[in-house]
Amino acid sequence: MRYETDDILRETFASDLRYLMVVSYIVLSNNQISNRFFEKTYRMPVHAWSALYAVVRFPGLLAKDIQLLFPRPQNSVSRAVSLLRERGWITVETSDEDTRAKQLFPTEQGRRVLEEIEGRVLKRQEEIFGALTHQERDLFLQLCRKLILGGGLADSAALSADGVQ
Amino acid sequence: MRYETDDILRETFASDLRYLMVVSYIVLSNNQISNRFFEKTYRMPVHAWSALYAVVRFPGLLAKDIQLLFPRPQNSVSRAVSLLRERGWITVETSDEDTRAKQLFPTEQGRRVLEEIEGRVLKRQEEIFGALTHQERDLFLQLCRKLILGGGLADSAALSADGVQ
DNA sequence: GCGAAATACATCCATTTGGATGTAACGATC
DNA sequence: GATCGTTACATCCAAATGGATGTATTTCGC
Repeated sequence: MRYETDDILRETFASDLRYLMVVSYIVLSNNQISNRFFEKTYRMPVHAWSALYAVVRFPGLLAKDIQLLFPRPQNSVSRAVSLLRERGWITVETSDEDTRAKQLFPTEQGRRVLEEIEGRVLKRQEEIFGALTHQERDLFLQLCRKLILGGGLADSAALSADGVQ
Repeated sequence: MRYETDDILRETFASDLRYLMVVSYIVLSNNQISNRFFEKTYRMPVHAWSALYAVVRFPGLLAKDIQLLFPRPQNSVSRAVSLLRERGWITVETSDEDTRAKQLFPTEQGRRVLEEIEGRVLKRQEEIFGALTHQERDLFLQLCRKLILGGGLADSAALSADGVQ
């Protein structure tokens, strides 16, 4: 073997792009697990569970609110909502303040399904973050919040089409 | 408006699943940006750039090594390698130790393209992590490394098909 | 209060995705 | 050294994806 696994990872996580690389690694690793789990066990994409989570947690919210919490293409959210409705996990009600908007509410069945999934995801969170002490977890959370509040996430001058062709 | 944007985010990032939720938010936000950038500017998926990065950084590595660094389905890596070869950015050479394996080497053009992209991604990293002090960044890095070394990422008892329905 | 721009969501369709399978080579066991 | 399991990679194909567009409604400017 030309390269040792550990060398590849160690060197990459020490490179100039180390901050992005560690995050990438964590997320890709976890995605492999969670995508397969949701597809196999519930026959739905991960983003359907995200949407259900949002609806149960914020009953009456709109599809665009889901998109805010889970930044994904608009049609992806729209499809997830359709799937949840077809499964009977949410109900859809035209808002009386704005007839374009559709308020989303969980059904009893939807709440039960979410509770079951959420329990597992909570355990999954524990599997991952069990590597940190509680103090470290809180620190991690604070740093992530700071990244989010920093405002550099949503737009980018560096990754704009200008200047490259 | 029934829910305020800030309320939705604040409450979610204070919920039981806050650790996963902040990471999810960061990654989904960034994906929107970077997916579009690579698709529009280079007509290739993000994972093709990942693969090129790996080949330039570790010349002679195998497709399975790319998969180790960027955990993705095997056929996805295979396709990314094909694309890079078609573009003339890498060359493929059958390993003499194992004729199944194919060693990947960057071409000069491949190195140039990577350099250009890497510069932009480095700026992107700065946009995101500029919200943190250098000390905080290092702290963040240490915590992420700990999550990776913790070993909870690659496998999951919580998200296994057993024990549902 | 009228027209133009913006917003909320659905749908279309070309492209991408990834699980499953195929092919060839390697390695271990007896 | 034949057999069986494993590994490295490619390919198939049904399903998911997301940019673009459509439709209806609201909001803004004047």
